[in-house]
Amino acid sequence: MTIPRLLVVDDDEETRSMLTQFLQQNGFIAHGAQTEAEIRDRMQAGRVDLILLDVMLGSESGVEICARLRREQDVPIILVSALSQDHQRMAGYEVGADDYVAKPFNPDLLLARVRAVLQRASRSASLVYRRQLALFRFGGWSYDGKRDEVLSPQGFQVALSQRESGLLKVFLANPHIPLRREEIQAALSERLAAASGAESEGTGRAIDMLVGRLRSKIESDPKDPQMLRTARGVGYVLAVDVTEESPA
Amino acid sequence: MTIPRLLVVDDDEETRSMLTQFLQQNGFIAHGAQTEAEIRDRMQAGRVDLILLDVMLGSESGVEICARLRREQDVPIILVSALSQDHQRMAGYEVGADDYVAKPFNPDLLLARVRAVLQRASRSASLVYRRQLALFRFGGWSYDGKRDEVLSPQGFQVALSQRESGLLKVFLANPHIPLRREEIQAALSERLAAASGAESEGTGRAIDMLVGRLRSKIESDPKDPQMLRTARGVGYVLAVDVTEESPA
DNA sequence: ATCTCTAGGTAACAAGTTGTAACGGAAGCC
DNA sequence: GGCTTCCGTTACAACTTGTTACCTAGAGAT
Repeated sequence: MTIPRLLVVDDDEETRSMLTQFLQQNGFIAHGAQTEAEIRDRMQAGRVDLILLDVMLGSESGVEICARLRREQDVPIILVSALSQDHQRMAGYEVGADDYVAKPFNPDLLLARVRAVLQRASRSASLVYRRQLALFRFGGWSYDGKRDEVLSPQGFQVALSQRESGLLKVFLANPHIPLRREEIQAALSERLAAASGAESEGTGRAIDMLVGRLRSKIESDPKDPQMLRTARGVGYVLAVDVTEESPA
Repeated sequence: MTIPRLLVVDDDEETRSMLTQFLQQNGFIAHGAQTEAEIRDRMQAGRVDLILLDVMLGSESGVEICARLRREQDVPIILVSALSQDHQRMAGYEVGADDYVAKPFNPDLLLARVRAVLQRASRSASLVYRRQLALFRFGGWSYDGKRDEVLSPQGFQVALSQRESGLLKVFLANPHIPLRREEIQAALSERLAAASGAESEGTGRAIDMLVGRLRSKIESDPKDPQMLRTARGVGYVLAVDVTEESPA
Protein backbone atom coordinates (compact mmCIF):
# COMPACT_ATOMS: atom_id res chain seq x y z
CA MET A 1 0.00 0.00 0.00
CA THR A 2 1.22 3.46 -0.64
CA ILE A 3 0.64 6.23 1.81
CA PRO A 4 -2.98 6.11 2.89
CA ARG A 5 -5.23 8.81 1.51
CA LEU A 6 -7.79 10.14 3.90
CA LEU A 7 -10.76 12.38 3.36
CA VAL A 8 -11.91 14.62 6.19
CA VAL A 9 -15.54 15.60 5.90
CA ASP A 10 -16.71 18.33 8.21
CA ASP A 11 -18.61 21.52 7.61
CA ASP A 12 -16.61 23.48 10.11
CA GLU A 13 -13.64 25.00 8.34
CA GLU A 14 -11.47 25.11 11.42
CA THR A 15 -12.01 21.55 12.50
CA ARG A 16 -11.43 20.37 8.99
CA SER A 17 -8.10 22.06 8.49
CA MET A 18 -6.97 21.19 11.96
CA LEU A 19 -7.70 17.56 11.26
CA THR A 20 -6.18 17.41 7.82
CA GLN A 21 -3.04 19.07 9.07
CA PHE A 22 -2.73 16.78 12.01
CA LEU A 23 -3.13 13.74 9.81
CA GLN A 24 -0.65 15.03 7.30
CA GLN A 25 1.85 15.58 10.06
CA ASN A 26 1.47 11.97 10.94
CA GLY A 27 2.29 10.66 7.57
CA PHE A 28 -1.03 10.47 5.85
CA ILE A 29 -2.35 12.24 2.83
CA ALA A 30 -5.45 14.12 3.88
CA HIS A 31 -7.90 16.24 2.02
CA GLY A 32 -10.98 18.07 3.19
CA ALA A 33 -14.54 18.03 1.97
CA GLN A 34 -17.77 19.62 3.10
CA THR A 35 -20.60 17.95 1.30
CA GLU A 36 -21.63 14.58 0.03
CA ALA A 37 -21.15 15.84 -3.49
CA GLU A 38 -17.57 16.75 -2.71
CA ILE A 39 -16.95 13.33 -1.28
CA ARG A 40 -18.14 11.77 -4.49
CA ASP A 41 -15.99 14.11 -6.50
CA ARG A 42 -12.94 13.12 -4.54
CA MET A 43 -13.66 9.46 -4.85
CA GLN A 44 -14.16 9.88 -8.54
CA ALA A 45 -10.95 11.79 -8.91
CA GLY A 46 -8.72 9.32 -7.11
CA ARG A 47 -8.37 6.62 -4.58
CA VAL A 48 -9.68 7.34 -1.08
CA ASP A 49 -8.65 4.88 1.60
CA LEU A 50 -10.62 6.17 4.52
CA ILE A 51 -13.26 8.77 5.20
CA LEU A 52 -13.50 10.63 8.48
CA LEU A 53 -17.09 11.68 8.46
CA ASP A 54 -18.68 14.16 10.82
CA VAL A 55 -22.11 13.17 11.99
CA MET A 56 -23.46 16.71 12.09
CA LEU A 57 -23.15 18.12 8.63
CA GLY A 58 -25.51 21.02 8.94
CA SER A 59 -28.46 19.96 6.90
CA GLU A 60 -27.41 16.43 6.13
CA SER A 61 -26.84 13.65 8.59
CA GLY A 62 -23.46 12.05 8.34
CA VAL A 63 -25.00 8.76 9.26
CA GLU A 64 -27.23 8.79 6.24
CA ILE A 65 -24.39 9.74 3.98
CA CYS A 66 -22.41 6.93 5.47
CA ALA A 67 -25.20 4.50 4.75
CA ARG A 68 -25.49 5.66 1.17
CA LEU A 69 -21.78 5.55 0.50
CA ARG A 70 -21.55 2.13 1.96
CA ARG A 71 -24.33 0.81 -0.12
CA GLU A 72 -22.48 1.78 -3.24
CA GLN A 73 -18.84 1.41 -2.44
CA ASP A 74 -16.68 -0.19 0.13
CA VAL A 75 -14.64 2.66 1.44
CA PRO A 76 -13.87 2.47 5.16
CA ILE A 77 -15.56 5.16 7.20
CA ILE A 78 -14.95 6.50 10.67
CA LEU A 79 -17.79 8.54 12.04
CA VAL A 80 -16.88 11.58 14.10
CA SER A 81 -19.36 13.14 16.43
CA ALA A 82 -19.86 15.35 19.41
CA LEU A 83 -22.77 13.20 20.48
CA SER A 84 -21.30 10.21 22.11
CA GLN A 85 -24.24 8.51 23.62
CA ASP A 86 -24.28 4.83 23.30
CA HIS A 87 -27.39 4.40 21.23
CA GLN A 88 -26.06 6.83 18.73
CA ARG A 89 -22.93 4.87 18.65
CA MET A 90 -24.85 1.78 17.82
CA ALA A 91 -26.66 3.60 15.11
CA GLY A 92 -23.32 4.28 13.57
CA TYR A 93 -22.45 0.64 13.53
CA GLU A 94 -25.74 -0.43 12.11
CA VAL A 95 -25.06 1.85 9.24
CA GLY A 96 -21.77 0.17 8.57
CA ALA A 97 -19.20 2.60 9.80
CA ASP A 98 -15.95 0.93 10.70
CA ASP A 99 -15.47 2.93 13.80
CA TYR A 100 -16.82 5.80 15.75
CA VAL A 101 -14.89 8.55 17.48
CA ALA A 102 -16.25 11.12 19.90
CA LYS A 103 -15.37 14.77 19.51
CA PRO A 104 -13.38 16.44 20.95
CA PHE A 105 -11.05 13.53 20.50
CA ASN A 106 -7.68 12.71 21.78
CA PRO A 107 -5.32 12.85 18.82
CA ASP A 108 -3.53 9.72 19.89
CA LEU A 109 -6.76 7.87 20.03
CA LEU A 110 -7.74 9.07 16.61
CA LEU A 111 -4.44 7.97 15.14
CA ALA A 112 -4.79 4.55 16.63
CA ARG A 113 -8.27 4.22 15.22
CA VAL A 114 -7.32 5.36 11.78
CA ARG A 115 -4.48 2.92 11.67
CA ALA A 116 -6.59 0.12 12.94
CA VAL A 117 -9.26 0.67 10.34
CA LEU A 118 -6.72 0.95 7.55
CA GLN A 119 -5.07 -2.23 8.71
CA ARG A 120 -8.30 -4.10 8.64
CA ALA A 121 -9.28 -2.63 5.33
CA SER A 122 -6.04 -3.63 3.69
CA ARG A 123 -6.33 -7.15 4.96
CA SER A 124 -9.90 -8.11 4.39
CA ALA A 125 -10.47 -6.33 1.16
CA SER A 126 -14.17 -5.85 1.29
CA LEU A 127 -16.26 -6.69 4.24
CA VAL A 128 -18.82 -4.73 6.08
CA TYR A 129 -18.77 -6.01 9.57
CA ARG A 130 -19.11 -4.94 13.14
CA ARG A 131 -15.91 -4.06 14.76
CA GLN A 132 -16.37 -5.66 18.09
CA LEU A 133 -17.32 -9.07 16.90
CA ALA A 134 -14.34 -10.20 14.91
CA LEU A 135 -12.30 -13.26 15.66
CA PHE A 136 -8.58 -12.74 15.82
CA ARG A 137 -5.80 -15.30 15.62
CA PHE A 138 -2.30 -14.40 16.65
CA GLY A 139 0.69 -16.56 17.38
CA GLY A 140 -1.36 -19.64 18.06
CA TRP A 141 -3.76 -17.81 20.29
CA SER A 142 -7.19 -16.60 19.42
CA TYR A 143 -9.39 -13.85 20.69
CA ASP A 144 -13.09 -13.96 20.12
CA GLY A 145 -14.45 -10.46 20.18
CA LYS A 146 -17.98 -11.73 20.32
CA ARG A 147 -17.49 -13.63 23.54
CA ASP A 148 -14.57 -11.53 24.68
CA GLU A 149 -12.73 -14.76 25.24
CA VAL A 150 -9.14 -15.82 24.82
CA LEU A 151 -8.03 -19.30 23.92
CA SER A 152 -4.48 -20.50 24.36
CA PRO A 153 -2.75 -22.51 21.65
CA GLN A 154 -3.60 -25.60 23.67
CA GLY A 155 -7.23 -24.66 23.73
CA PHE A 156 -7.38 -23.61 27.34
CA GLN A 157 -9.56 -20.67 28.02
CA VAL A 158 -7.82 -17.80 29.72
CA ALA A 159 -9.75 -15.20 31.65
CA LEU A 160 -8.76 -11.63 30.98
CA SER A 161 -10.05 -8.68 32.89
CA GLN A 162 -11.88 -5.94 31.10
CA ARG A 163 -8.85 -3.77 30.88
CA GLU A 164 -6.59 -6.55 29.82
CA SER A 165 -8.79 -7.59 26.94
CA GLY A 166 -9.08 -3.96 25.98
CA LEU A 167 -5.34 -3.74 25.85
CA LEU A 168 -5.18 -6.89 23.78
CA LYS A 169 -7.67 -5.47 21.32
CA VAL A 170 -5.61 -2.35 20.90
CA PHE A 171 -2.59 -4.41 20.00
CA LEU A 172 -4.52 -6.74 17.76
CA ALA A 173 -5.71 -3.76 15.81
CA ASN A 174 -2.17 -2.46 15.37
CA PRO A 175 0.18 -5.38 14.93
CA HIS A 176 3.84 -4.68 14.27
CA ILE A 177 3.37 -1.01 15.03
CA PRO A 178 5.14 0.33 18.10
CA LEU A 179 2.52 2.06 20.21
CA ARG A 180 3.39 4.79 22.63
CA ARG A 181 2.01 4.60 26.11
CA GLU A 182 -0.10 7.67 25.57
CA GLU A 183 -1.68 6.15 22.51
CA ILE A 184 -2.51 3.01 24.37
CA GLN A 185 -3.86 4.93 27.29
CA ALA A 186 -5.96 7.01 24.98
CA ALA A 187 -7.31 4.05 23.11
CA LEU A 188 -8.19 2.30 26.32
CA SER A 189 -9.88 5.05 28.20
CA GLU A 190 -12.02 6.48 25.50
CA ARG A 191 -12.13 9.48 27.66
CA LEU A 192 -11.76 12.56 25.58
CA ALA A 193 -8.69 14.36 26.66
CA ALA A 194 -8.50 17.94 25.52
CA ALA A 195 -8.77 18.05 21.77
CA SER A 196 -5.41 19.14 20.49
CA GLY A 197 -2.05 18.26 21.79
CA ALA A 198 -3.45 17.20 25.10
CA GLU A 199 -0.66 15.46 26.93
CA SER A 200 -2.08 15.18 30.39
CA GLU A 201 -1.99 11.59 31.55
CA GLY A 202 1.09 12.15 33.61
CA THR A 203 -0.35 9.63 36.00
CA GLY A 204 2.10 6.85 36.21
CA ARG A 205 2.93 3.48 34.93
CA ALA A 206 -0.44 1.91 34.66
CA ILE A 207 0.22 0.80 31.12
CA ASP A 208 3.40 -0.95 32.11
CA MET A 209 1.51 -2.78 34.81
CA LEU A 210 -1.24 -3.74 32.44
CA VAL A 211 1.18 -5.02 29.87
CA GLY A 212 2.97 -6.94 32.55
CA ARG A 213 -0.20 -8.60 33.70
CA LEU A 214 -1.31 -9.41 30.20
CA ARG A 215 2.06 -10.93 29.50
CA SER A 216 1.82 -13.09 32.55
CA LYS A 217 -1.38 -14.50 31.12
CA ILE A 218 -0.66 -14.98 27.45
CA GLU A 219 3.09 -15.29 27.18
CA SER A 220 4.48 -18.75 27.70
CA ASP A 221 7.53 -17.19 29.26
CA PRO A 222 6.56 -13.79 30.58
CA LYS A 223 10.18 -12.99 31.29
CA ASP A 224 11.01 -13.30 27.62
CA PRO A 225 7.92 -12.15 25.80
CA GLN A 226 7.55 -13.32 22.23
CA MET A 227 4.44 -11.44 21.30
CA LEU A 228 4.13 -8.35 23.44
CA ARG A 229 7.57 -6.93 22.89
CA THR A 230 8.74 -3.76 24.52
CA ALA A 231 9.98 -0.96 22.32
CA ARG A 232 12.42 0.76 24.57
CA GLY A 233 11.94 4.48 24.84
CA VAL A 234 8.71 4.18 22.93
CA GLY A 235 6.23 1.74 24.29
CA TYR A 236 5.18 -1.72 23.24
CA VAL A 237 4.66 -3.69 20.01
CA LEU A 238 2.71 -6.76 19.15
CA ALA A 239 5.36 -8.72 17.27
CA VAL A 240 3.27 -11.47 15.72
CA ASP A 241 1.01 -11.57 12.73
CA VAL A 242 -2.68 -11.20 13.28
CA THR A 243 -5.38 -12.66 11.15
CA GLU A 244 -8.91 -11.55 11.53
CA GLU A 245 -12.00 -13.49 10.57
CA SER A 246 -15.46 -12.19 10.38
CA PRO A 247 -17.54 -13.78 13.09
CA ALA A 248 -19.47 -16.90 12.24
CA MET B 1 27.63 -0.99 -11.09
CA THR B 2 28.90 2.25 -12.49
CA ILE B 3 28.45 5.43 -10.60
CA PRO B 4 24.83 5.68 -9.52
CA ARG B 5 22.80 8.38 -11.18
CA LEU B 6 20.40 10.17 -8.92
CA LEU B 7 17.59 12.56 -9.63
CA VAL B 8 16.66 15.17 -7.08
CA VAL B 9 13.12 16.41 -7.43
CA ASP B 10 12.20 19.48 -5.42
CA ASP B 11 10.55 22.71 -6.36
CA ASP B 12 12.75 24.76 -4.12
CA GLU B 13 15.79 25.85 -6.08
CA GLU B 14 18.01 26.13 -3.04
CA THR B 15 17.21 22.75 -1.58
CA ARG B 16 17.65 21.16 -4.94
CA SER B 17 21.07 22.51 -5.65
CA MET B 18 22.20 21.93 -2.11
CA LEU B 19 21.17 18.33 -2.39
CA THR B 20 22.61 17.66 -5.80
CA GLN B 21 25.90 19.21 -4.75
CA PHE B 22 26.04 17.24 -1.58
CA LEU B 23 25.37 14.02 -3.43
CA GLN B 24 27.93 14.83 -6.08
CA GLN B 25 30.50 15.47 -3.38
CA ASN B 26 29.79 12.03 -2.10
CA GLY B 27 30.48 10.26 -5.31
CA PHE B 28 27.15 10.18 -7.03
CA ILE B 29 25.96 11.70 -10.23
CA ALA B 30 23.04 13.91 -9.37
CA HIS B 31 20.70 16.02 -11.41
CA GLY B 32 17.79 18.18 -10.41
CA ALA B 33 14.22 18.31 -11.60
CA GLN B 34 11.16 20.27 -10.66
CA THR B 35 8.19 18.66 -12.26
CA GLU B 36 6.91 15.27 -13.16
CA ALA B 37 7.43 16.11 -16.80
CA GLU B 38 11.07 16.81 -16.14
CA ILE B 39 11.42 13.52 -14.35
CA ARG B 40 10.07 11.72 -17.36
CA ASP B 41 12.39 13.64 -19.64
CA ARG B 42 15.36 12.63 -17.58
CA MET B 43 14.34 9.03 -17.50
CA GLN B 44 13.84 9.09 -21.22
CA ALA B 45 17.18 10.69 -21.78
CA GLY B 46 19.21 8.25 -19.72
CA ARG B 47 19.41 5.80 -16.91
CA VAL B 48 18.20 6.99 -13.51
CA ASP B 49 19.06 4.78 -10.58
CA LEU B 50 17.26 6.53 -7.81
CA ILE B 51 14.85 9.39 -7.40
CA LEU B 52 14.80 11.61 -4.35
CA LEU B 53 11.30 12.95 -4.43
CA ASP B 54 9.96 15.79 -2.33
CA VAL B 55 6.48 15.18 -1.03
CA MET B 56 5.41 18.80 -1.28
CA LEU B 57 5.80 19.83 -4.87
CA GLY B 58 3.70 22.94 -4.86
CA SER B 59 0.65 21.93 -6.75
CA GLU B 60 1.39 18.26 -7.17
CA SER B 61 1.78 15.72 -4.46
CA GLY B 62 5.05 13.88 -4.62
CA VAL B 63 3.32 10.85 -3.30
CA GLU B 64 1.00 10.73 -6.24
CA ILE B 65 3.86 11.14 -8.63
CA CYS B 66 5.57 8.35 -6.82
CA ALA B 67 2.57 6.13 -7.24
CA ARG B 68 2.34 6.91 -10.94
CA LEU B 69 6.01 6.38 -11.62
CA ARG B 70 5.93 3.16 -9.74
CA ARG B 71 3.05 1.87 -11.68
CA GLU B 72 4.93 2.31 -14.90
CA GLN B 73 8.53 1.69 -14.08
CA ASP B 74 10.55 0.24 -11.34
CA VAL B 75 12.84 3.04 -10.43
CA PRO B 76 13.70 3.21 -6.73
CA ILE B 77 12.26 6.24 -4.98
CA ILE B 78 13.04 7.89 -1.68
CA LEU B 79 10.38 10.26 -0.49
CA VAL B 80 11.56 13.40 1.23
CA SER B 81 9.21 15.30 3.42
CA ALA B 82 8.91 17.86 6.15
CA LEU B 83 5.74 16.22 7.29
CA SER B 84 6.99 13.30 9.23
CA GLN B 85 7.01 14.34 12.81
CA ASP B 86 6.45 10.87 13.91
CA HIS B 87 8.78 9.29 11.52
CA GLN B 88 9.42 6.07 13.27
CA ARG B 89 5.84 5.33 12.72
CA MET B 90 5.95 5.62 8.99
CA ALA B 91 8.46 2.85 8.91
CA GLY B 92 5.77 0.48 10.01
CA TYR B 93 3.68 1.39 7.06
CA GLU B 94 3.96 -0.08 3.71
CA VAL B 95 4.75 2.74 1.38
CA GLY B 96 5.21 2.44 -2.29
CA ALA B 97 8.43 4.31 -1.93
CA ASP B 98 11.56 2.45 -1.01
CA ASP B 99 12.27 4.71 1.86
CA TYR B 100 11.19 7.86 3.51
CA VAL B 101 13.38 10.63 4.85
CA ALA B 102 12.36 13.55 7.00
CA LYS B 103 13.38 17.07 6.15
CA PRO B 104 15.44 18.79 7.40
CA PHE B 105 17.54 15.70 7.19
CA ASN B 106 20.81 14.75 8.55
CA PRO B 107 23.10 14.41 5.53
CA ASP B 108 24.71 11.33 6.96
CA LEU B 109 21.40 9.68 7.38
CA LEU B 110 20.46 10.54 3.85
CA LEU B 111 23.64 9.01 2.50
CA ALA B 112 23.05 5.81 4.39
CA ARG B 113 19.54 5.62 3.06
CA VAL B 114 20.54 6.29 -0.50
CA ARG B 115 23.16 3.58 -0.35
CA ALA B 116 20.80 1.16 1.25
CA VAL B 117 18.16 1.66 -1.39
CA LEU B 118 20.66 1.38 -4.22
CA GLN B 119 21.97 -1.81 -2.70
CA ARG B 120 18.58 -3.32 -2.48
CA ALA B 121 17.65 -2.20 -5.93
CA SER B 122 20.69 -3.79 -7.45
CA ARG B 123 20.07 -7.03 -5.63
CA SER B 124 16.41 -7.69 -5.84
CA ALA B 125 15.34 -6.06 -9.00
CA SER B 126 11.87 -5.04 -8.05
CA LEU B 127 10.22 -5.47 -4.76
CA VAL B 128 7.86 -3.39 -2.80
CA TYR B 129 8.34 -4.68 0.65
CA ARG B 130 7.99 -3.79 4.24
CA ARG B 131 11.15 -2.20 5.40
CA GLN B 132 11.11 -3.48 8.91
CA LEU B 133 9.89 -6.94 8.35
CA ALA B 134 12.34 -8.58 6.03
CA LEU B 135 14.34 -11.66 6.86
CA PHE B 136 18.09 -11.33 6.46
CA ARG B 137 20.75 -14.00 6.24
CA PHE B 138 24.39 -13.15 6.68
CA GLY B 139 27.38 -15.33 7.31
CA GLY B 140 25.38 -18.21 8.66
CA TRP B 141 23.36 -15.98 10.92
CA SER B 142 19.87 -14.75 10.35
CA TYR B 143 17.92 -11.78 11.51
CA ASP B 144 14.16 -11.83 11.45
CA GLY B 145 12.91 -8.28 11.30
CA LYS B 146 9.40 -9.34 12.02
CA ARG B 147 10.28 -10.89 15.34
CA ASP B 148 13.36 -8.77 15.84
CA GLU B 149 15.22 -11.97 16.56
CA VAL B 150 18.71 -13.19 15.80
CA LEU B 151 19.61 -16.82 15.23
CA SER B 152 23.16 -18.07 15.37
CA PRO B 153 24.47 -20.50 12.76
CA GLN B 154 23.84 -23.23 15.30
CA GLY B 155 20.27 -22.13 15.66
CA PHE B 156 20.61 -20.61 19.09
CA GLN B 157 18.59 -17.54 19.66
CA VAL B 158 20.62 -14.55 20.70
CA ALA B 159 19.04 -11.70 22.54
CA LEU B 160 19.98 -8.30 21.26
CA SER B 161 19.01 -5.12 22.93
CA GLN B 162 16.95 -2.61 21.02
CA ARG B 163 19.90 -0.54 20.07
CA GLU B 164 22.03 -3.48 19.15
CA SER B 165 19.45 -4.83 16.74
CA GLY B 166 19.08 -1.35 15.34
CA LEU B 167 22.78 -1.27 14.68
CA LEU B 168 22.62 -4.67 13.07
CA LYS B 169 19.84 -3.51 10.79
CA VAL B 170 21.88 -0.54 9.67
CA PHE B 171 24.73 -2.82 8.68
CA LEU B 172 22.46 -5.33 7.04
CA ALA B 173 21.07 -2.58 4.89
CA ASN B 174 24.55 -1.51 3.83
CA PRO B 175 26.76 -4.58 3.53
CA HIS B 176 30.33 -4.15 2.31
CA ILE B 177 30.01 -0.40 2.63
CA PRO B 178 32.23 1.28 5.21
CA LEU B 179 29.94 3.39 7.34
CA ARG B 180 31.17 6.37 9.21
CA ARG B 181 30.20 6.72 12.84
CA GLU B 182 28.12 9.75 12.12
CA GLU B 183 26.16 7.90 9.51
CA ILE B 184 25.49 5.08 11.87
CA GLN B 185 24.53 7.44 14.62
CA ALA B 186 22.21 9.25 12.29
CA ALA B 187 20.59 6.11 11.02
CA LEU B 188 20.06 4.87 14.53
CA SER B 189 18.58 7.94 16.09
CA GLU B 190 16.39 9.14 13.29
CA ARG B 191 16.40 12.38 15.08
CA LEU B 192 16.81 15.20 12.65
CA ALA B 193 19.99 16.95 13.48
CA ALA B 194 20.29 20.46 12.21
CA ALA B 195 19.66 20.58 8.49
CA SER B 196 22.82 21.15 6.58
CA GLY B 197 26.29 20.25 7.50
CA ALA B 198 25.20 19.77 11.03
CA GLU B 199 27.94 17.91 12.78
CA SER B 200 26.71 18.05 16.29
CA GLU B 201 26.71 14.61 17.82
CA GLY B 202 30.16 15.24 19.17
CA THR B 203 29.02 13.24 22.12
CA GLY B 204 31.42 10.43 22.46
CA ARG B 205 32.11 6.91 21.51
CA ALA B 206 28.74 5.39 21.90
CA ILE B 207 28.98 3.73 18.50
CA ASP B 208 32.24 2.05 19.37
CA MET B 209 30.67 0.70 22.50
CA LEU B 210 27.66 -0.50 20.61
CA VAL B 211 29.76 -2.22 17.99
CA GLY B 212 31.82 -3.80 20.70
CA ARG B 213 28.78 -5.14 22.45
CA LEU B 214 27.27 -6.42 19.25
CA ARG B 215 30.50 -8.14 18.37
CA SER B 216 30.60 -9.83 21.71
CA LYS B 217 27.24 -11.32 20.89
CA ILE B 218 27.50 -12.33 17.27
CA GLU B 219 31.19 -12.81 16.58
CA SER B 220 32.61 -16.21 17.41
CA ASP B 221 35.86 -14.49 18.35
CA PRO B 222 35.07 -10.90 19.26
CA LYS B 223 38.76 -10.07 19.39
CA ASP B 224 39.13 -10.96 15.74
CA PRO B 225 35.84 -10.00 14.16
CA GLN B 226 35.00 -11.67 10.86
CA MET B 227 31.78 -9.85 10.06
CA LEU B 228 31.80 -6.51 11.78
CA ARG B 229 35.18 -5.32 10.60
CA THR B 230 36.55 -2.00 11.65
CA ALA B 231 37.54 0.40 8.92
CA ARG B 232 40.33 2.29 10.56
CA GLY B 233 39.97 6.03 10.31
CA VAL B 234 36.50 5.63 8.90
CA GLY B 235 34.16 3.50 10.89
CA TYR B 236 32.92 -0.03 10.49
CA VAL B 237 31.94 -2.40 7.68
CA LEU B 238 29.82 -5.47 7.53
CA ALA B 239 32.16 -7.75 5.62
CA VAL B 240 29.84 -10.59 4.71
CA ASP B 241 27.22 -11.02 2.06
CA VAL B 242 23.64 -10.40 3.00
CA THR B 243 20.59 -11.95 1.44
CA GLU B 244 17.22 -10.53 2.11
CA GLU B 245 13.94 -12.35 1.81
CA SER B 246 10.60 -10.75 1.82
CA PRO B 247 8.61 -11.92 4.80
CA ALA B 248 6.34 -14.87 4.36
C1' DA C 1 63.55 -1.99 14.14
C1' DT C 2 62.01 1.44 17.15
C1' DC C 3 59.49 5.50 18.44
C1' DT C 4 55.53 8.20 18.56
C1' DC C 5 51.02 9.35 17.87
C1' DT C 6 46.42 8.31 17.29
C1' DA C 7 42.36 5.31 16.61
C1' DG C 8 39.97 1.80 18.56
C1' DG C 9 38.81 -1.99 22.42
C1' DT C 10 37.05 -2.34 26.81
C1' DA C 11 36.18 -2.03 31.82
C1' DA C 12 33.96 0.78 35.13
C1' DC C 13 30.64 3.93 36.09
C1' DA C 14 26.37 6.73 35.80
C1' DA C 15 21.85 7.90 34.29
C1' DG C 16 17.69 6.52 32.50
C1' DT C 17 14.16 2.89 31.48
C1' DT C 18 11.55 -1.20 32.35
C1' DG C 19 9.92 -5.48 35.06
C1' DT C 20 7.72 -6.76 39.07
C1' DA C 21 6.38 -7.49 43.85
C1' DA C 22 3.85 -5.28 47.37
C1' DC C 23 0.40 -2.18 48.80
C1' DG C 24 -4.03 0.06 48.89
C1' DG C 25 -8.33 1.97 47.26
C1' DA C 26 -12.67 1.14 44.71
C1' DA C 27 -16.35 -1.58 42.94
C1' DG C 28 -19.06 -5.67 42.92
C1' DC C 29 -21.06 -9.62 45.39
C1' DC C 30 -22.54 -12.47 49.18
C1' DG D 1 -19.91 -5.66 56.81
C1' DG D 2 -16.54 -8.79 54.86
C1' DC D 3 -14.65 -10.85 50.86
C1' DT D 4 -12.84 -10.84 46.25
C1' DT D 5 -11.25 -8.87 42.09
C1' DC D 6 -9.47 -5.23 39.45
C1' DC D 7 -6.27 -1.77 38.82
C1' DG D 8 -3.22 2.26 39.77
C1' DT D 9 0.86 3.60 42.65
C1' DT D 10 5.20 3.01 44.68
C1' DA D 11 9.64 1.10 45.43
C1' DC D 12 13.31 -1.39 44.08
C1' DA D 13 16.01 -4.50 41.22
C1' DA D 14 17.69 -5.45 36.67
C1' DC D 15 18.83 -4.02 32.34
C1' DT D 16 20.24 -0.55 28.61
C1' DT D 17 23.11 2.61 27.02
C1' DG D 18 26.19 6.64 26.92
C1' DT D 19 30.59 8.56 29.06
C1' DT D 20 35.06 8.43 30.82
C1' DA D 21 39.48 6.58 31.40
C1' DC D 22 43.02 3.67 30.36
C1' DC D 23 45.42 0.61 27.52
C1' DT D 24 46.75 -1.82 23.26
C1' DA D 25 47.53 -2.05 18.36
C1' DG D 26 48.70 0.14 13.84
C1' DA D 27 50.64 3.48 10.80
C1' DG D 28 54.06 6.48 9.61
C1' DA D 29 58.50 8.69 10.49
C1' DT D 30 63.19 8.22 11.63
